[in-house]
Amino acid sequence: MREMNSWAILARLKSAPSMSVSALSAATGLSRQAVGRSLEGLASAGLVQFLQPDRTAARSGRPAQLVRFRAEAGKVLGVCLGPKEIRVAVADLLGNVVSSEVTQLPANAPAQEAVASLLAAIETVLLAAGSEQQDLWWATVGTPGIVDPETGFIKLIPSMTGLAGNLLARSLRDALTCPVYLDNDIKLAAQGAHRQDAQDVSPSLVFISWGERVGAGILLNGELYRGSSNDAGDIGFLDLVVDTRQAMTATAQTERAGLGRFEAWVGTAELLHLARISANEHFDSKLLTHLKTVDDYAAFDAFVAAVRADKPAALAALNEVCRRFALGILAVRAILDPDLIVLGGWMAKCGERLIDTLLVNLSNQQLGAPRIELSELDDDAVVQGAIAHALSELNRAKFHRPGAGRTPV
Amino acid sequence: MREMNSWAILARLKSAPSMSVSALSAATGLSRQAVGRSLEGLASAGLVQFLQPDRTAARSGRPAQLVRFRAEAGKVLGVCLGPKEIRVAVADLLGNVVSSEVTQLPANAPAQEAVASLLAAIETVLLAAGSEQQDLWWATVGTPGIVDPETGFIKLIPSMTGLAGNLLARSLRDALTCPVYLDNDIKLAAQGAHRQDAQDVSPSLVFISWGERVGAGILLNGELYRGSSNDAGDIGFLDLVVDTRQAMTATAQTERAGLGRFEAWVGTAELLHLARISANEHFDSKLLTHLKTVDDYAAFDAFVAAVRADKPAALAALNEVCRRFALGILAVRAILDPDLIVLGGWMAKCGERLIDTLLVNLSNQQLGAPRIELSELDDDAVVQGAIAHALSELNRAKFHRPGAGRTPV
DNA sequence: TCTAATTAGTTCCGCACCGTACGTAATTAT
DNA sequence: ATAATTACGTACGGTGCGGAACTAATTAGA
Repeated sequence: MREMNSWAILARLKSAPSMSVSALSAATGLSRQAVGRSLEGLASAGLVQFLQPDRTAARSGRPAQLVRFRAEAGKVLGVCLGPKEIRVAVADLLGNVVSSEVTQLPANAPAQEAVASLLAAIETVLLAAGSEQQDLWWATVGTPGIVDPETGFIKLIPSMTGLAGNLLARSLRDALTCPVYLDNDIKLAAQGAHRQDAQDVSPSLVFISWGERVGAGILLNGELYRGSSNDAGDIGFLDLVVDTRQAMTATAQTERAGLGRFEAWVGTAELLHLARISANEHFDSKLLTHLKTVDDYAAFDAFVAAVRADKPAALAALNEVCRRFALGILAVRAILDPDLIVLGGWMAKCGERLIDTLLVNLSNQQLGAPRIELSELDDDAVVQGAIAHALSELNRAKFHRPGAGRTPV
Repeated sequence: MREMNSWAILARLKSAPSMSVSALSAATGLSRQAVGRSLEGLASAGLVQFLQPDRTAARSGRPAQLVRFRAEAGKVLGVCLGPKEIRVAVADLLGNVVSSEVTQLPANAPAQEAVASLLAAIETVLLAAGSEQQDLWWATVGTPGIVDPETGFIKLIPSMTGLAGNLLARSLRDALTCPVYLDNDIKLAAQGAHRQDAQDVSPSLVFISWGERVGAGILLNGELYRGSSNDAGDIGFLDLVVDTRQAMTATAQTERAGLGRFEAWVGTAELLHLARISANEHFDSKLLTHLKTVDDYAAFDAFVAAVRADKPAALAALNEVCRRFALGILAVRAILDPDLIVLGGWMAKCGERLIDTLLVNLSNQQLGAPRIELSELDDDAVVQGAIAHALSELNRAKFHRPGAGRTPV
């Protein structure tokens, strides 16, 4: 009961650098004394701090005693562990990143090495943040693949097969004293996108990662929605009946990479394929050369550059892939009708042009087009999401006693 | 605070015909005294009733005083207002239907007449239930079309154009003293399906009505999900890239009826169309004659009969339409990953064969097929859903003080 | 038949907490 | 200086929970 009030007070306090007790009382609807009592408890727990009255306010009457949320009272760790790089960040209780690091991983690094790098990176970041390990209150790790969030067991992780199983969770739990939580990277990125968006304004949000693969994270009422087999948002496996000409391309891709049908049809691999054809047709030999680089990353960067330079060959390929992708967005729109769709992943590098092209291809649909935005977090989407998740879990753990579902009061 | 406890006690009490105070105390985790105090209040509000101890229990010790939820303390009204008929039911606070009625409507009856019939039906049903109008605590009405549930304003209702606007809500609110709530029929049916399914076992459920049109109601965590523009589940407007041959049929239908692309492609109109072709190809002239009836209802019934009689012509058409519909189900599966999909609408009359055929057509997909069941409620799905909705709204209204979002305790 | 055991209900009290009322402290305005 | 203003602090009554001890109603067994 006190807990609930404390929670409400903290929630209010977090959104301002400091507030007076009276202001809190007015904002929460509680009496001043109740607020005072709760604050006492919070202060002794180190979560809030009383400040000297602010003389500069220049209002008549006794100056208010200000109280501040001590964001520095604890730290959370956000991690994104991908096949190419490891991103680690330490944030305070308001989600402000205190220190962060990006570590490159050699191609096809063995799992043991990746884990070792991660642990080293965590140590470095903690040091840079001036924090000890026991200052960490929560750690959330995002990684591509299918993760059981209850246990941290990685069921399937094609891009880093060695990490399948318990290795990562066990290593982290051995190394850290705080709770360690593992989840799918896209699901976490969705929570990061929510945070980025003007707080609480979008009760339903779908984050779609559009790269070689396509996946979505779904947030409803600000809560991650997982689905019955922790599989919701797996739109890479949509099956849109493709017409015969396109079917061949797509089928070939599917066989090659084990992708879902939709992602094989709209993913960056298919896009590059289309772009090469288009470059050929447009006699854009310079672009074609770039696109034929062995390194897919480089080829894609060349494509993005061409789009930004308004090269017709690139724009044609972009339009075709957007025409297809629009059907996926439409499916999300028809089924979920979200307030906002946020696009992330490699394709987001194409910039606003991507949104525009998508909207054009959605405009002839019977349903109204949804709001679509680009992810602003870019590569940090997952780390930010991990931090957002960690904070919300902390909240739940500290104040919600999740066990019974019902509060005995 | 007492309210929360009372709510928990009632929730427990509803799931058993009667319970002892001690058993309730154990079940809720509250102390016996707290339970007793809450029960006192509930009893004086007429919501529970103390019973004579049950001697037959034959356990040693003092016999427990039993307490029972007084389901008869209030009534709710569930209504389904369709273009062909009006279904009305009065149920007690446990959702048991006390009396119900079905009134046929003449084809193209004017709105005024439909409303008058409805009011008359309500009077009849109340009389049959032995209830007065003031015994009604809540009325929920389902109707096809787009309804603003906040106000009860009907924005669009193609099958009964005269009902667009405030007429229905106003008439009912004039006639009844209890809160009157209007909503889309399919959204309500979804809530009915949830109730039918072993209580609380499916936190996420999608009810798909498959008839001439196709629409879905989405229940997540037992709550109806509406989407940002009250439009979630509008899967009739899915756009699956159809191959050229099929595209022609589908496009023709779309133009003709203003349907969404998906429903034009899988709806009963298209099904009958396919069935006629198939009957022709199979030289099934008897079926063909039946299918050519002017009355779509009769034609469809003939089709269902043919399916149940294993006629190859009918099965071929069914299979084709299931092949297409499976892609829609797949989209729902990929995006929402629901625990259960319940099929209702005309197509449900095809029986288990429908499910089987769908599952066959889903089996070659990369994602695991979801659980699919037929709606058992049949024509009563909407009325049952309306009752379910009314009860849950009552719960919320009595115990949850929805206003502030935050409880000041 | 009478007593012990068993299970429930009841009463009383302490505790935690909230909110109202009123008194005190620290400013600014005149 | 004094009034006005604003905020803090303390005291008190009320609500409501849970624990402890007591009373009530029944069965098992001597």
